[in-house]
This record gives sequence, C-alpha cells and structure tokens, in this order.
Amino acid sequence: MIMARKQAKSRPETVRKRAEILHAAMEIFGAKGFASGTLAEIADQVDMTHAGVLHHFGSKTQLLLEVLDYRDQTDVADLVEQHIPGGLEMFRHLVRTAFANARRAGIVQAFAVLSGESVTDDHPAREYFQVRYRNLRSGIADAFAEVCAQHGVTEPDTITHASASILAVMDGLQVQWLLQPEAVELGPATEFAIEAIVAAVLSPQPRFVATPDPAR
Amino acid sequence: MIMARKQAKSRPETVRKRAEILHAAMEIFGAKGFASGTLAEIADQVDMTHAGVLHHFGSKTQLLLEVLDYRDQTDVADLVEQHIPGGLEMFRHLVRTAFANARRAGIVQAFAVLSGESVTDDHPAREYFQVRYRNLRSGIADAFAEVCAQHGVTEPDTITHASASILAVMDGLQVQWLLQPEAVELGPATEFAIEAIVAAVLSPQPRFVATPDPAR
DNA sequence: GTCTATAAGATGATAGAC
DNA sequence: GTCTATCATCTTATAGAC
Repeated sequence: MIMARKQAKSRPETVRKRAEILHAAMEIFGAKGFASGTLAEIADQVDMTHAGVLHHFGSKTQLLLEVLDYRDQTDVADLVEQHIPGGLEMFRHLVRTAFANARRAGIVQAFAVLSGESVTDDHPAREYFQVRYRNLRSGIADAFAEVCAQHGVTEPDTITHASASILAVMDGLQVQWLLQPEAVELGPATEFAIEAIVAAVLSPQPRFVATPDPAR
Repeated sequence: MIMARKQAKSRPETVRKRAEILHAAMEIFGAKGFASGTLAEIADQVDMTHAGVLHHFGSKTQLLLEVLDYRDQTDVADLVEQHIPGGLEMFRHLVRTAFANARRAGIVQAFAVLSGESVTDDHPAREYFQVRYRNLRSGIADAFAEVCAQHGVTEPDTITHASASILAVMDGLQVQWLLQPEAVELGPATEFAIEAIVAAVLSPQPRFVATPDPAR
C-alpha cells in the first residue's frame, strides 16, 4: 500500500527544501529514468550533496515514491481527483489534456519513462502505476456509463475495453511523439482516436476487421 | 545510422554462441531494462563470464544494438518485412498478433521496457525505435490507403493519425496488461480499438467529443 | 574463445563533525 | 540540516594467461 506520509511537524524552511528536492528528482528521474538517474545529479540541482538528499528521504527508492505521490497531490490537472468531469465532458477534458501536454514535454517524458520502467521486475513504482491505471480506467468507465445511459445500452465489456484503449492511445501517442515530434501531432491524433473510440461505443458500427474465425 | 554488421567469417560454433548470448541479453534487458540489466547476469545465463560476452560484442551498448537488429531479422512475425499483408488483411494481422502476444509476456515486456527507456536522454536504442515506429506507421498507412481507395476518399491527416493511433493503442494496452493481466484483456481490447479506428477512417462518423472551440 | 585478475569509476548508504 | 569522509558494492572494460 502506497501511503502519503505526512511530514507532521517541520520548519517551513525544511518543507520548502523537501519540495525543491522532489521537483528536481522528478526532473532527473523523468529525463534518465529511476535506474540511471542518480542522487548526486538531483542533489546538484538543489545545491546540496547527495548525503543531504538522503537525510530527507532515507533512500533513493523512498524518494521516488514520494515524488510520485507529490505529483498526484500537486498536479491540478489530475483526472480522478476532485473536479472529475462526467459524461462527454470527460472525453473533452482528455483531449484538452493532450493538447496541453504537447507543450509540456518534460512531464510527458517523465511519465512515459517511469511507466515503461515500472514494468520491469520488482520496480519500486510498479504498484503506483497499477493503482494509477486502475483509477484512471474506472474514471473513464464511469464517464462511459453515464453517456451510455443516455444513448442506449452497451455491453459492459465494450466499456472496459474502451476505457483501457483510451488510456492506451494517449500513452502510446506520447511515446511516439517524444521520439519524433515532427511525425506525430499529439493533440490532433489523440482527438481523432478518442473520437473514434467514443463513436464505436455509442453507435453500432459495421465491422471491418472481424473475421469469422481468427486463428487465436 | 543503425547497421547490421555481418559476422562475415566465423566458426559455426562461434556463431551459435553469439546467438545464445543475444537471446540471453534480450531476456535480461527485457526483464530489467538496459540500464539495470548487467553483463554478468547475461553471462551467467549462457555459462560464461562477463569478459567472455564482451569479447564477442565489445561493449554493452553494442550488445544492445545487436540484440535489437537480431530481433528484427529473427522475428518472423515482423510486420514491415517480406510478407506484409495489405489492406484489411493488415489489420486482421495486427489483431492476431495481439492475441498471440498475450501468450508471449516475455517479448511483450522487452519491447515495452526498452521502448519506454528509449525515450530517456541519449539512450542507445533511441534511433532504433524512431526508425521502427516510422516504418510501422508507414506500413499501416499504406494499408489504410489501399482500403480507402476502395471505400472512398479520406483526408491524408486522418490516415496519419489513425496509423499512429493503432500502434499507440497496441503499445499502451501492452503496458496496462503487463501491469495488471487480470484487468486488461490484451487480445479483445486491441481488437475493439483497431475496429473502432478503422471504422472511424472508413465511415463518416458523428462527432461526439468535438466542441466548437476547445481551449487550445 | 574463454578465463582470471585487475583496473577505474560510479553509486547508494552510513557515521560523525559542525 | 548539511557537509565531509568513508564504506561497500557493483559494473563496465582491459590485459594477459591458457
């Protein structure tokens, strides 16, 4: 279980320094990954030694975990938080996020790098991303359920697949965009894909790809 | 430029050992990433010392690069190779691949981990994945063009976005599936998403998400 | 071709002074 | 709280014996 450990009592100066370190850590881990990013690099960015950083967080792993929930608490653009848009508004929000992300390569890279790395054996951020994806999927599924209630019934499987797919395109397009910004238009491509998936859920489609008996 | 360096002349025993090492390296890099996977681990798997491995490949980076094009040469299921299915058959092929991948977690993980890692600053596999994605996108775009020619015209932008989106869902779903196999059905979800995207390209859709003037 | 030995450097973490 | 010093590993790479 990932828990946010409150720094109950600390001098304001200390809290500020911790935040500064967390910010720097996000940058370094985002740029080089958790494995390759070093405490020394992070320390450099906040004019300290790596020993100083360790004084605040105890270990490198602990620092990563705190970086991750710091992001969740800070990032106002978070989806499954307080002001969750419902229904179709949710999908518009996701599209707007994609357009906004096209101007925030740093953060996009951080999540792309760390989520990819989290899939490795025994990665400290594995649980974080499991929980994150589960929450995001269920938030999107709720939006689908709401919209479906208005437009007519849909199979639950469809909503499940569609929710995962929307997250998947967003992530996948980010990776391609980071590798080749000139070849992928993050905003428009995301908009196209989300529109396509929402349409598939809401209106009965002719099937183009399906075959009677694919070799499964 | 990534080039396959032919091992022009070598004893057959040597060639076999090299292949054995490449296989082990793919496994280790796939499981732990390039940064965390070590030469010693790879060497262990083929009953050698890390010095032996370095004798064959010169450096760790070189080993990774050769692993990657070894995969391309070996993997018969590769898309942009010889027997590229055209038209709708391409999309059926992609769906079948997803179903097949659900039984090859190892390889799926390797590509998920390495492609994510490739986005980090100055990663040795960065160019490889740039080229790979570019080729895959253009292969899919060709299939779309072919199908579109039969079903009616479509804007080129649509094809571009759709091609990137299809790759993106496939990759994104793999990550979610690796993190939570019980929550994501890789095959069916991929099938749904591809069907949705193909439908969006082929048949004019009502727009659900679009707003007059999204805050971009 | 493979090993042993070793270099050479980096890294996470600890201990103790200030 | 931060630094210096130091530890203990770990890791890539090289040199030379067999």
